[in-house]
Amino acid sequence: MARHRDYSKIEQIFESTLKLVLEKGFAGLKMAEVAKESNLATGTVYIYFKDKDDLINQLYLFLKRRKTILFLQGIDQKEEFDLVLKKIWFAYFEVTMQHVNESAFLEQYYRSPFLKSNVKEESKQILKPIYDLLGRGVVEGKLQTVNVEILLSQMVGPIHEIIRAYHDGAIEINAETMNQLYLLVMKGIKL
Amino acid sequence: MARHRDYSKIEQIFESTLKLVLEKGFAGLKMAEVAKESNLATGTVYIYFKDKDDLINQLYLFLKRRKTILFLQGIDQKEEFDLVLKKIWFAYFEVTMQHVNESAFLEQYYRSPFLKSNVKEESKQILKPIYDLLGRGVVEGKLQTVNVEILLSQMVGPIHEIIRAYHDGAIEINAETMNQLYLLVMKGIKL
DNA sequence: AAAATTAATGAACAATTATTCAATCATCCA
DNA sequence: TGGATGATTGAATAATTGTTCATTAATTTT
Repeated sequence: MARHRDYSKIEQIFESTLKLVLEKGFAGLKMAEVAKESNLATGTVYIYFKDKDDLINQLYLFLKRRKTILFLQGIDQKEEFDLVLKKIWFAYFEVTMQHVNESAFLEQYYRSPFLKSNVKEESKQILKPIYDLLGRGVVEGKLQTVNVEILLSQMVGPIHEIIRAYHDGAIEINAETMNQLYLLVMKGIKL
Repeated sequence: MARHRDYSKIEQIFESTLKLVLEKGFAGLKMAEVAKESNLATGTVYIYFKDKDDLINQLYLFLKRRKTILFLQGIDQKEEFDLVLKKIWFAYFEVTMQHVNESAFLEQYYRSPFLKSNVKEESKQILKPIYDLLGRGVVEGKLQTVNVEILLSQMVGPIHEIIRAYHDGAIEINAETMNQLYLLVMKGIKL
């Protein structure tokens, strides 16, 4: 053609970049390698992204949005409290689990020379639904009356931790594991 | 003198390196900046460390050892179970809290081209005392009978999470905060 | 206090890696 | 089909950053 911009190429570059960052960290990321991993010439990467900085920032936003959308779908705060709480806890577990790789990227991005100040605030948005729900739980007298941040820590902290253990090969994660952890967590925060 | 090697200089370099990594991540760490931050000429850094790789690995070991020693002191597994559990939980909280900066460094090191395979195993050692204690708790019938990894996640996950919230400026951490979280966590895992 | 020894300096050099762009290729359309 | 348009290439270049080492400074020894 003079074919239109091929967006699958952008996604290919994203995928390669993510893979390389996970393997070697930000410090080891080289544009030439990104190109090679994407089966492209180095110059081609610069057609789709202004420079390395741009590539990394675009990738961050791409991953962040994808994760947020995925998490929010299927959550309906109108339903009965205990049910919503359960759904949201498992949804967070599953999304986090399926996107651990990305999480590692996001973590590193957070402490890097690339971080743009405006994204910091946006980052918290993904937790907003949980935040709101916990507030509601306190008001409705269904949860311990402590600071919502404390409840949140108890909700998601163990999830992060068990997924880490999983990646260190210390534990299997299956329906039973998840349920057991869920019960412990709920036992802690419910009134 | 021909004075003996000045170890305060090594510590100065460590401190500068840590500071710079926390500010800009591994990707942004420059030997020239390390030197400048330490009020030394670039060449001087190479007197004390073979190269950049060496500097980073030495720093990792230095921080890891310091943290481990600090955590282990004052823990005596011979005492009564509930007391040890409480002491160890607060000790872990305090050490983690006081060394968040270092933790951020250690995390980044963990996913970087610098990671030496042998340190991976050593890394888990710091959690060993907690691990052992939880095992004992299950045996003595004082804790929920689930996989120790699950108990561990519930123990330390919320700690990591609340400290993160603290660093995002979302919450104060004081004796009350800590106690409230402690109670939630224990409510969850105790029988 | 001069000679000897060790530490420190920082500009010069080497190595690595980001970026550009003239040349080539692929596709479209008249 | 041939010229026009836009995409792709990758070697050449620019920029950055790690490392060295001849020189200078500091300290110790005799």
